[in-house]
Amino acid sequence: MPKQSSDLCDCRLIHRRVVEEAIASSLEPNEIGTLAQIFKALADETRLKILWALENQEMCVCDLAAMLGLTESAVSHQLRLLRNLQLVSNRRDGVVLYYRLADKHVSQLIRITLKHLRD
Amino acid sequence: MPKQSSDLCDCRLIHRRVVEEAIASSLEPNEIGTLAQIFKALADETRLKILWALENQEMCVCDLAAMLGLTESAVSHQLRLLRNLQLVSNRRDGVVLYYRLADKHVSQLIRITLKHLRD
DNA sequence: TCAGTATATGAGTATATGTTCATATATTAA
DNA sequence: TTAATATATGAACATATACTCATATACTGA
Repeated sequence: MPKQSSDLCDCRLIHRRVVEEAIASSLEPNEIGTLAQIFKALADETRLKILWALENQEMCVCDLAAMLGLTESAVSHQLRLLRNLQLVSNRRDGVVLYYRLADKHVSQLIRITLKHLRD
Repeated sequence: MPKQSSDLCDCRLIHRRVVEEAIASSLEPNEIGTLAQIFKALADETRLKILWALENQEMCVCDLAAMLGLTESAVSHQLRLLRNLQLVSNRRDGVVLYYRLADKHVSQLIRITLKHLRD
């Protein structure tokens, strides 16, 4: 009978609760989910390209679509996702909506990760 | 007929190629994919908990499984993913494999994102 | 009001992914 | 060698998600 879901582990050197408390002390339970959501937003090539483009200048939906070679619908869906997580914001000028990065954290995250993979 | 996949856009203020070149100058084409892969590794609650736990101390597979309330198989699958991206590494002590963070970038990424969402 | 442009969104579909289950491998102790 | 423990891995399944299509909304100008 394979042991795959043990509650106790003979090899254990540290106590499970010690780690659980260490995590709990530095991280709220609901923050884990929010963290995952933000990283998930960055975990897609289309959205990364959008964010990296917006770091240079604000852009409208159809510009982004043309740049990415995607439909405006597809881009709009992704922008909604980024908007909901407050990673981008927009301003209206007539019929056109210009999108920009919401703050500097996003490009900071991308830069650090870039540094990591270039090492 | 709805215009959803235009190649040119009347509202465009900046040239598509300007942005393409700006992105290309700072980012290799294949780096986008690698970036997405790394963020994808962080885009899951289970993996985030593993990484956050390993920041405190090295842990073996069955400890991680017990802590997370998952099978050792599930944890092992996730550890392989993290290993392939060189986000974690391990050392063997007898039958036990102890995992640790590969470098400091990972916890740095989590900390910055945490700061972002706490603002 | 009405046509035209830009963007948003719901539904559907194909693909990706996290977990489980069964089984394989690796190390140790008898 | 054999049994036991710790970990790894392939296949299957259920769910998530990126895109497309059709349609809706918002703003502008005639």
